[in-house]
Amino acid sequence: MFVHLRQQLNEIIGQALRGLYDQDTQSPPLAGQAPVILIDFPADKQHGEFSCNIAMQLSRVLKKNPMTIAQDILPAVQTGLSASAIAPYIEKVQVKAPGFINFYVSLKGFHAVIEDVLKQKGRFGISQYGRGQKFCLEFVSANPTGPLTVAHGRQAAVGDSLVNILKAVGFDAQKEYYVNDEGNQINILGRCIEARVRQALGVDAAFPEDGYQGDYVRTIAQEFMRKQKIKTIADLDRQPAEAFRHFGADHLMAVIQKDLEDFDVHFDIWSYQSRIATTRAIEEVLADLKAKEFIYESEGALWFKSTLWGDDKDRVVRKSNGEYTYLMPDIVYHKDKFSRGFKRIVDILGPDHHGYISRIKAAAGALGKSPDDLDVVIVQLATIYRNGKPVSMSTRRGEFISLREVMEEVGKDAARFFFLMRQTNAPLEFDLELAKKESAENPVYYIQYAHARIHSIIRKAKEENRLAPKISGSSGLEAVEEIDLVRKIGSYPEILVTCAKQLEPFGLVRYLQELAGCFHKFYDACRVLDDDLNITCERLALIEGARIVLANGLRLLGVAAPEKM
RNA sequence: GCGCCUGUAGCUCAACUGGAUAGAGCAUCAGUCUACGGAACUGAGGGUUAGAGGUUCGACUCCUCUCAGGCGCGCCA
Repeated sequence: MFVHLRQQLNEIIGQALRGLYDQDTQSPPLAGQAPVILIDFPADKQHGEFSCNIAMQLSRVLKKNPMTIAQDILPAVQTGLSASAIAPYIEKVQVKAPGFINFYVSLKGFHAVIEDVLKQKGRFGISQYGRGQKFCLEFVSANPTGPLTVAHGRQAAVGDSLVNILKAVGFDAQKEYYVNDEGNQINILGRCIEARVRQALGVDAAFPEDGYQGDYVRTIAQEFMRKQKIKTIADLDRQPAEAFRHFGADHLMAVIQKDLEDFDVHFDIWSYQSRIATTRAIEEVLADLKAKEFIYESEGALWFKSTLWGDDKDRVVRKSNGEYTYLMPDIVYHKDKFSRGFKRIVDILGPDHHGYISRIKAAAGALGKSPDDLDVVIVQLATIYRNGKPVSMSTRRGEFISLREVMEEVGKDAARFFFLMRQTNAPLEFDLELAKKESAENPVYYIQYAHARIHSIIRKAKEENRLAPKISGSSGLEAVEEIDLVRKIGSYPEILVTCAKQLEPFGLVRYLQELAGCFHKFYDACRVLDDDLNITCERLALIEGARIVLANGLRLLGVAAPEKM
């Protein structure tokens, strides 16, 4: 509803401007230098529901005072408005200093918002903004060298919610996990497992210096011995060298997949480095890049000219010893992604990869795409706090809190919500005690409580045989708290679009907190189950609208909207 | 040394990407229920938006410099 009004107002203002200035010989024609018409939502409601700053923008072009321009435009806008279909929904138009044109929504307009929500229910907020554009989001993509940590947990929460939001606004978005089942890290894992097996057989085997210290490696070693029936050193020596790392990677991938399933993050595509970046594929891509002269040789190594796209320096793709660096198979992988028809690719990475951004964007350029077709979202670390103190973490030393531990301690809902409570690009403090607390300080409960409370009222209304939620338009919805709540409900679709544009689910989290706040304020000020049945019906409709939006929003975040708590 | 990010109320964070008097939650103090779930609500105090210039009708937002903090700068992944 609000989206619709906004678009209509935009057109009406456009018409008014064309009518006013195109035939005016004194003023230069606006064509070519006409500013874009923007309709904003004023922060302060005394300025109405929509405002337009076009008069200020025109001030420079027309060399006139913004106030006079606004006054000039106003009559034409009012004429255009009264002739349009949205006339009943706008109560008045006003010019205010320093030149804003403000639009005030009528009571009928607010009613229409609620009617719209009640009609669309679970689909309210869904739009076609993305026009079916194919989007690939790759995230988590943890190496199968250990269980998922809280850092991965935050990436999973961000990525999953982002895909949900993108889908809601009409993008064809997919979730992809890239499995680095080759390379140094996996080799180290293999050596660690082998060392643990030897130790279990009573041999004093050296553990790799940069190895994974966690106990889970011992568990994998035990499992390996059981499966391969290894009882002696002779049994062990019959194992091919790669058996350890294959077993370890398979085992840990199964662990990771289970972690993600339980976290309610379900990937559409699992891509394996071993299958995509084959020796042959690498050679083909390398030959292609060489032909385009994006590759040169120096000091026995092959370098990629990433500086052509603004990187600090060129990057080695093949070392002088003949091995490829991590970048080379990753270029092949991104080529593979583009070849699957995605218009935009988003890599969600940890903060330690931020030096990698310009490199991989350069790769997109070298592959014949625009570096802008590939976005990198950096998810900053989440530090776990217990009893007010940070818990130190290091995967290598085996000191870390796993995602599973957090999930089991605070529950999936609180965990997912907490991971999204700050802007993605800002570090996050995750307070375990707070997340477990069932009180007002805990934001996730604040929102869920609003939902449960509404449910409880509606349930009671039914039990007492009251009328169903309905907008009659004859009374009610006039109190400040009521209108504030409607206004908040109506802005939901725009919030989703903004989150999608910015690739930032945090905005939705904040919105839901505000929406819950608007509801609680309303609840305190206005009684729903009133003696006046008209008012009761309207207020039931209002809170049912709020409930629907709370449920829709929480669903996109992967957080439950309970009917009772 | 070079590059990126950050700096907003005592604390944790917002501010619709350049809009109107910079807002919430904690914490502090003072209040609110004979009724729909008190896991709630109302009010008060608290700010030179790190600092200094600049751009313009208008700056927390953009540009330059300074200060403070974080991260990245490998033929690692």
